Amino acid sequence: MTVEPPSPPVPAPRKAGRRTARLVDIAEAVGVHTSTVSRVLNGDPAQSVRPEIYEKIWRTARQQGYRPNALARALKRRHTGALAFVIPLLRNPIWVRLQRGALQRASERGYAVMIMEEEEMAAAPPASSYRYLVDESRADGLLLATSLRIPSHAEGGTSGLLAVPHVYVNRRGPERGNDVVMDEPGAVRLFLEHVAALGHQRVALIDGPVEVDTVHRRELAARRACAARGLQLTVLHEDVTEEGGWAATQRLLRRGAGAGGTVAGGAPAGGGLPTACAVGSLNQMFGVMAALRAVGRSVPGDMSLVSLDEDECLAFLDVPVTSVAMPLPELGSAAVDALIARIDGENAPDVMIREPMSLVHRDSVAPPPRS
Amino acid sequence: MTVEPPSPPVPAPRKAGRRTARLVDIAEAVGVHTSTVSRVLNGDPAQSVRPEIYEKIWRTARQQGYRPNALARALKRRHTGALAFVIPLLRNPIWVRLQRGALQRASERGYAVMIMEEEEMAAAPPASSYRYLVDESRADGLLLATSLRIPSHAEGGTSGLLAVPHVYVNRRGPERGNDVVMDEPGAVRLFLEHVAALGHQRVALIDGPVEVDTVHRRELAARRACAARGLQLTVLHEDVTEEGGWAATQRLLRRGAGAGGTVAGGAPAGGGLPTACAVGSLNQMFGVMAALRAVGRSVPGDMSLVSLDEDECLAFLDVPVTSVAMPLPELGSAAVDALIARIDGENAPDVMIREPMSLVHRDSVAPPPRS
DNA sequence: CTGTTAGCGCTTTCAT
DNA sequence: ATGAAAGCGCTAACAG
Repeated sequence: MTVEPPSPPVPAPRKAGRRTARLVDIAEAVGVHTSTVSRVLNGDPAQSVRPEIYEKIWRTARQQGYRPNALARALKRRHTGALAFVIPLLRNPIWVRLQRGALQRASERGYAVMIMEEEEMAAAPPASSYRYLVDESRADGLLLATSLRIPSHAEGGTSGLLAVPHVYVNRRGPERGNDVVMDEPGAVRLFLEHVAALGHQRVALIDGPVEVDTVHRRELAARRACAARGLQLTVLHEDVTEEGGWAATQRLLRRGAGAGGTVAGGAPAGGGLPTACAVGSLNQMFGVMAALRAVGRSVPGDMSLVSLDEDECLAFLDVPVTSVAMPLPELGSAAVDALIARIDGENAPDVMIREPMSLVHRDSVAPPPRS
Repeated sequence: MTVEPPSPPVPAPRKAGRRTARLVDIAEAVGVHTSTVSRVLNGDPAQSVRPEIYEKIWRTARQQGYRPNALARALKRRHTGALAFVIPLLRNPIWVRLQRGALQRASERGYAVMIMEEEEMAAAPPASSYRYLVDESRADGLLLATSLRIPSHAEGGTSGLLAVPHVYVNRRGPERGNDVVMDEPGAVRLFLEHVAALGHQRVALIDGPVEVDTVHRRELAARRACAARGLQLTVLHEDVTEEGGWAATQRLLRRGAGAGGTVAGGAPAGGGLPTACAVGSLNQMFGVMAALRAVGRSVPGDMSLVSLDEDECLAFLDVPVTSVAMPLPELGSAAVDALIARIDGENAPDVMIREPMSLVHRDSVAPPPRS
């Protein structure tokens, strides 16, 4: 869907819609004015109606199968009852959980959700790419679950125009104040504390490209926490795919073999390979495990592994993988609430979802090998 | 979202919408009537306009950032430009691919897609549960990608009312004529031919519950093809989860151990365990592999395995798994086309997507063990 | 208690 | 070549 200024010649409709009972139909049937019917059916608390009329209206409405025309109503009320949800359609199951949380909450709050797939390589921040949906009254607000960070200045010029209700989900947007994210630092710490307690000294983080906001935040958190604990950290960025995980692992191993790559954080490159590694996504995890297997490194014997995506399938792999379970449905649900608040003109803050988050212990973590 | 006859007291909107340039605004600015502006902007082929006016209209429209109000337009045209897509939000990545194909095509054809999650245990066929979306003018038609089969008589009574444009995606609906499905028999045959050529005589199919339409069709196809080829077939139905795959495998092994379960197809229960198995979903596949591993059966040494869901991660498992890649994006895209045809009142037939379908050869299939 | 009156913003004959 | 007028179906003051 392009964002051409005015509307390009639309593909023209073909067939007239079928007729559903209208307000006036039931008004006629009952013998009252449409406004009366409207009031009754909407449960207008202000006025009261003669019980017999009230009864009769409901009865015929029901029997005629009356359904209010959402279009007409929305046009009048200036409120569509729909939210647009912009998502990157990745294979990664986290989006499904997020989506479910959001859908569920939206429907509880009386909103429908329309889904848009993220545009390939948007130069502009999503809020400005999709605001047309609100401008055209297709939706009341935007749920932006795209993943790439965007230089904050990019939005600067248009920010005045950006009075469109929107919320960035699982990422921070270019402006503060409209973000709903999870506690990525907390997740990283869960991993770090777990392996540090077991005696690991050198750890790694394999994750997606830095342009992805969650990745960025996890890396920062890892840097900080490792510095504080005196752990040596290596960070590898690759695509969020199996191949990416494979490639990252190869780089990691090669580096450990003495090639002396850059050790992130500027820590002295001594001491050999990391003995524990967190992996940012399920897809990458498959690649990581395959790469380790290929060179005969055992998990968790030689390398402890923790997935930062939880998924049931992890329990069934050849080595069941420990993971951090993130509050994804809660994130989706909170995002919807945050957006609705903004639509209602409330002045709401950024939100960070911390609970429930937990380490799912399986078999991929053990003390470091004694060297 | 419930399907209460008329509308329950809606949570009332709060804030007036912000103002976007309207048709009349630009009409005033240019000094012409709104109808003229409308004609120009919609590229009305009938009338022609003075070039200078034409120019000026477009210019001010652009500069005022005019966006037609979709609500008003839809109300007038009796055509919303939206499709409702009802899906079961499963972890299974096939839905993501299907969704992508559908979204993509819909946007090409000028439609937006609103997503609804499938209701838990719908007693009624989805077409009747969701027709309110069309009745309320929220959408022009229904894409029903729910998975459960429904006794065809269930729709009988209401079928007259069911003049709502709809299409069942990846399943057959209760009435014929509105289905868009893939060639499940073809997929099953791909598996069967492959393993039969390698010399396997006893095969199994582990899949979801029979209530799932694709499962039902695969089972039928498998029965037929095995009978024709003289193969012995065992069919196991379990949940579409890792646990389900695990449970099915255990049942399979136990049976082979002499417990003498029912061999599907009524074939004589001779000859021991199957040596090749197709698994209906990725999630189950994880469970199947874990269960085989747990009892020390090797893949493909003791058992050849084929996944009927293709996913990149299969290439990275401890034993890379051969699979059948189904035309999922094509299915989504075809479904959208089929639905739009029905919205346009065209008289379109059921469609079956056959291409592209292929066997992705990896390492989980080998000749049967010599016994 | 209920009917009247105005539209929401746009499209579309029908005149001119 | 353009304007006038009439709504789409519903809601929301404001009368009575």
